[in-house]
Amino acid sequence: MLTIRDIAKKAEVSVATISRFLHPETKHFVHPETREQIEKIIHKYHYIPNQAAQALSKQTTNNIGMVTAFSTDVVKSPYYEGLIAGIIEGIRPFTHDLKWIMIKDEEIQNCNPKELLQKHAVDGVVFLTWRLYPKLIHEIEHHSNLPVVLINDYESTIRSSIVYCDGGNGVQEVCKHFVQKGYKTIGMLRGPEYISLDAQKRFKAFKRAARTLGFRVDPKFLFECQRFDETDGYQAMKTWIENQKLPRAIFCANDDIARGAMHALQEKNISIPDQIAVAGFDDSIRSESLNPSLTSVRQPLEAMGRAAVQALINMITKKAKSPIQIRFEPELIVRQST
Amino acid sequence: MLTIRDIAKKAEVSVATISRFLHPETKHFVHPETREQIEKIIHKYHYIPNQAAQALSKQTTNNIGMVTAFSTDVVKSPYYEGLIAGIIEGIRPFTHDLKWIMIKDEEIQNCNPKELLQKHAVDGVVFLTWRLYPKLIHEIEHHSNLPVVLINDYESTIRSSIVYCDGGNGVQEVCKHFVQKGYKTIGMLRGPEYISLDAQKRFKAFKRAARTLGFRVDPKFLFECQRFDETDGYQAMKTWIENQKLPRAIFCANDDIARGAMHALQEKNISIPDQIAVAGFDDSIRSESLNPSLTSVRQPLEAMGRAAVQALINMITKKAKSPIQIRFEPELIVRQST
DNA sequence: ATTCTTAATGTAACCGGTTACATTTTGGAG
DNA sequence: CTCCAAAATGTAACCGGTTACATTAAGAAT
Repeated sequence: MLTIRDIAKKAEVSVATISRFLHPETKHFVHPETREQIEKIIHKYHYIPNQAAQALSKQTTNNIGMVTAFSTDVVKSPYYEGLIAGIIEGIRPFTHDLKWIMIKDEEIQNCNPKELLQKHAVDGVVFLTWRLYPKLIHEIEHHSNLPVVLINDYESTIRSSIVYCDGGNGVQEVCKHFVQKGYKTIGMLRGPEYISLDAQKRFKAFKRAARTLGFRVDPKFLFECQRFDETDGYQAMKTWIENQKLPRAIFCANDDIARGAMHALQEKNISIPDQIAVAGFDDSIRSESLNPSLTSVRQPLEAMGRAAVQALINMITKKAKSPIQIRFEPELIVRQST
Repeated sequence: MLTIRDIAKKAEVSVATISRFLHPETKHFVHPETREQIEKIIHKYHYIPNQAAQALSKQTTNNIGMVTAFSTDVVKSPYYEGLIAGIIEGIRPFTHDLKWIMIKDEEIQNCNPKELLQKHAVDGVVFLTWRLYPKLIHEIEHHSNLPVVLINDYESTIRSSIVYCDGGNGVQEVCKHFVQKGYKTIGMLRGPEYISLDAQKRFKAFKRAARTLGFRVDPKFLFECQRFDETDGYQAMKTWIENQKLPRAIFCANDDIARGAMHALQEKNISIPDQIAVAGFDDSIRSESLNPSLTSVRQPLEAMGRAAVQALINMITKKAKSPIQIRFEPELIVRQST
C-alpha cells in the first residue's frame, strides 16, 4: 500500500505539497507544473489516501450515521423505507459515507451518548426515531457537540435540527373528507402511543378534528393497536366485527393497520367503501395496489430524508450556524376505499 | 476528549498497559490489581478509544460494507428488504459497524476496486448485486485481497464466498403446481434479463420445467418486462387483455410484476384464479395481504443475509481459510391466486 | 544466596496522514 | 540592483492508538 511519503518521493516533492494538492479547498497554492507532476504520479500508482490516517489527523471521519433501532422491522416498514430512500438520495452529492447505526433495545435505557456514538466514528447523525429516545437525545445535546438531525420528533430539543411533517393536518383532512362524504360515525384504530410520538399526535389530531368538524368520538369505535402492523389491525377489526359494532368510516393510524383491517372486513364480505370506509396513513407504495386501493395521507418521506441529510451536512460543515426546523405538509390521497 | 495517555497518567501506569487492558484477547497479562485500577479510571472518565487511531495502527477498520447500486429503488424492493433485514440481524453479535456503500451507475463501468472500496474503509464487503458487476468483482479478486461475499451470483468467481438460493427449483415447483391443477396454457412475465442474472435464470428454469413437465412454451404468452416492478406487470397484462390472448395460468418473475398483472386483470373483472391463475416470485411480505393472496416462491432472504454476514466475518477474522458456497432452497407458498 | 524463568510493566517507534512554522523562490516596485 | 510581499515548498511535530523490544519484579529451583 502506497503512502503519501512514497508518492512524495516519486513526484520529487515533499509530503506537504502532496497533501496540499489533495486539498485544493484549503487555498494553499501549488504551482501548476508541480500539480501536473503530482497528478500524473497519483494517477499512475492509483494512490488513495488512507481514511483512518486522515480521520485521525483531521479529527473528522467523513461518515454520517443513520440511527435506528436494532430491529429487522425497520427495513420492512414503508415509513422507514421512504426515509431511507430519501437519505440515500440526499447523500449522493457528498463524499460522506453512510453508517447505519443500530441501537439495541438494552442500550436505549442506560445510554451514554459517547459510548453509543463516539465509538461509531461519525461526524453527525440522523435519528429515525420511532421509539422515544428522549434521554439519549438529551444526553447528546448536553454532553457532546455532535450535530444531530431528528425526523418527526419535534419536542424538547435545544440544539438539534428537526425535519418533520405536520401529520395533524393530514388527519384533519381525512376527517373532513369523511364528513363531506356524509359518514356520521367515525372510528379510529390508534397506534401504539406508549411507544410512538406520532401515534400520540395522530390521536390528538383526530380528537381535535372531531371538535372542529362536529362529529362525536365514540369510545366503542376506538382501539389502540400494540404495534403499527397488519396483524394488529386485523385482530382489532375482527373483534369489532364479532361484537357487531362497526362505525361507518374508520381512520387507521397507518397503512399497515388499515391493510389488516381491510383484510378482516373482506373475510366477512363487508364491502369497502359501501358498508364501511377505510383510510390509512403514510401512503406506502402498496396502498395503491390494494383492492380496493386505499385512501391515505402521504408524508413526503423521501423529501424529508433528503432534507435531513442536507441539514446535517450543513451543520457538520458549519454552513449552518444554528439548528433549523424544516416543516413538510402531508397530502391526502383519496382512493377507492372511501 | 481523553486520550490513552491521559488515562495512563490517571491510572498511574503506562499507555501500553492500558492498551493491553483493552485487548484481553492478545493474552498479554495485566495484574489483577492493575486491571481493577484501570477499570475504575476508564469507567469514571467514560474513556473510549479513538476509532481512527485504532484503525490506523491496527490496519483494520472494524467496518463491513454492504454494497448496492446508488438507487432509491433498492430500499423499496422486497428482495433487498429481506436481505438487508438478514444482514442487520446477522451483524448483531459482532462489534462491526455496517457501512452502506452505494455504487453510482457511472462507477460501475470504469471501476477500480481500490478507488471504490479502499476509500470507503471497510474490512470486507457483501455485494447485493442486481446489476451485473462481473468486471468489478474480477478486479477486486485479482488486485486486492479484500474479503467478499456475493449474494445470488454464483458465476465466475475465484476467491469470493457465495450465498445463493437455487431459484430454479422454485420455478419448477410453480410449474408443477400449475400442471397438477390442470392448467394447460402457461405464460410467463419475464424479468429484465439484460440486467439481472436472476431474471435470466428464472426464464431458463421455466423453459426447463416446460420440457420436463411436458407443457408448451407459447411465445405469445411470454413477455420481458423492462423492470422488476408493478407498472411493467400492469402494462404487459393490459396489452394482453386488449389483444385477447390470455393463458390459463401465468408465472411472474417476481411479486411486483405479479401484483401489477393482478391489478390489470381485476380492472377488467377477470377472476383470479377462476379465469386465470397468477403466481409470483419472492414471497414479499405483501403477497399475503393481496386480495386474492398471491401464490409465490419464497427465497429465505433473511437467512441468506445472515449467512452472508457470518461468512464475511469468518473470512475477515481468518476463521475461514477458503471461500465457501452456501446454498439455500426456495419454497413454494400456495395461496388463493392459483 | 544465586540463578533462571515467567509475569508484569515501561519506552519509544510506528501507522499515514495534516499543518504550523520556517525557508526558498519569484516577480514587481522603487 | 535592492528590497519586499506573495507564492511555493519543505521540515517536523502532531493526531491517538498498538506493539516490538527492553526492563523490572516475583517466584521457583539449585
